[in-house]
Amino acid sequence: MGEFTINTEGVPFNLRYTLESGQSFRWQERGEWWVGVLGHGVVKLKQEGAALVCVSSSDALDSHALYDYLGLGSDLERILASIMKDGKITEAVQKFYGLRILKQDVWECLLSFAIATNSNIPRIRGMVSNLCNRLGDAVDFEGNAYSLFPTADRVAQAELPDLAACGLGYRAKFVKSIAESVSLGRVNLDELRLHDYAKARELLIEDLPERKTLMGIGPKVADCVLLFSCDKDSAFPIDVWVARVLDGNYPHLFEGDLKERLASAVSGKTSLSLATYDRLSASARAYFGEFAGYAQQYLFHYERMKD
DNA sequence: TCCCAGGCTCAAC
DNA sequence: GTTGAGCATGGG
Repeated sequence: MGEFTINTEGVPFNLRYTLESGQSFRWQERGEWWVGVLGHGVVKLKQEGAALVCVSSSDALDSHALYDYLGLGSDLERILASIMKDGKITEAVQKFYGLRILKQDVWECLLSFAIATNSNIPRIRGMVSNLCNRLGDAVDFEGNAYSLFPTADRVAQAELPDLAACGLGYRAKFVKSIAESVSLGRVNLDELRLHDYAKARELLIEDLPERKTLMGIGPKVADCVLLFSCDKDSAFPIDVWVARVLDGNYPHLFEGDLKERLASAVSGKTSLSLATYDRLSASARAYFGEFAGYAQQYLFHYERMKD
């Protein structure tokens, strides 16, 4: 509870780039502050030179929790040096230097990116906000009301029409199904980070004979969850924006038919099959290395912000 | 009005 | 295993 400061002297960090890069959908800019709901509390942040000024609503949301959430423990300088393999990525890194990969709550990340499919960031923010306001517990901060991200149990208990009323469209049934799976313990989200990338990914997109474990979770969403909430820094999610960057700047990374399949997907003639997605992602990971996820995030943000 | 969006599922080859 | 339609909706 209260105000404190995190010293980021000598540590590359840009709060705006980090919060605006489409990793998390709940931060809002209010004047000179960024306000967000984390866990069971609310926090507002302001970057002033080497000082990150924080005002928190709860004791649990302290400097250690924020330091961890913001990924400040990662050696970003070394990470960025390792991914700058060419002019394009170097340009993106220089332009958005200090953008960090957040370490988000797995459940919130999973459901948010399930909701994010075939949509756009402004609208995703709206859908997630509606879901929280409708189903999440209320919490007060500086006289204003905020909503916590709803638990899996709460979402699982919600009626389909209530979910649809959040503007989720056809995603409503996936949201309910995912919440039920998590609520029933068909998948243990907390243990994902303990597995390696391949194993954790397998658990997320597992398709058992009787039923798929998480309906609506495919390779792209799984990669986002692994990168943004399970410490898998090599995960390389490929959405339409990243596919565009790869096709426009990195066609040489892909052999023969793969290059053509990518171009075809970018032009909208076909879509990426599961196998093609995996081959593309594997090639990108091989090229950028163990921190390929950072490269992906810089390229994604660069592509979205250009012009 | 039309196109597009941090894709995925399902049926039909 | 691969492919193509269909999906709900709102922002631009």
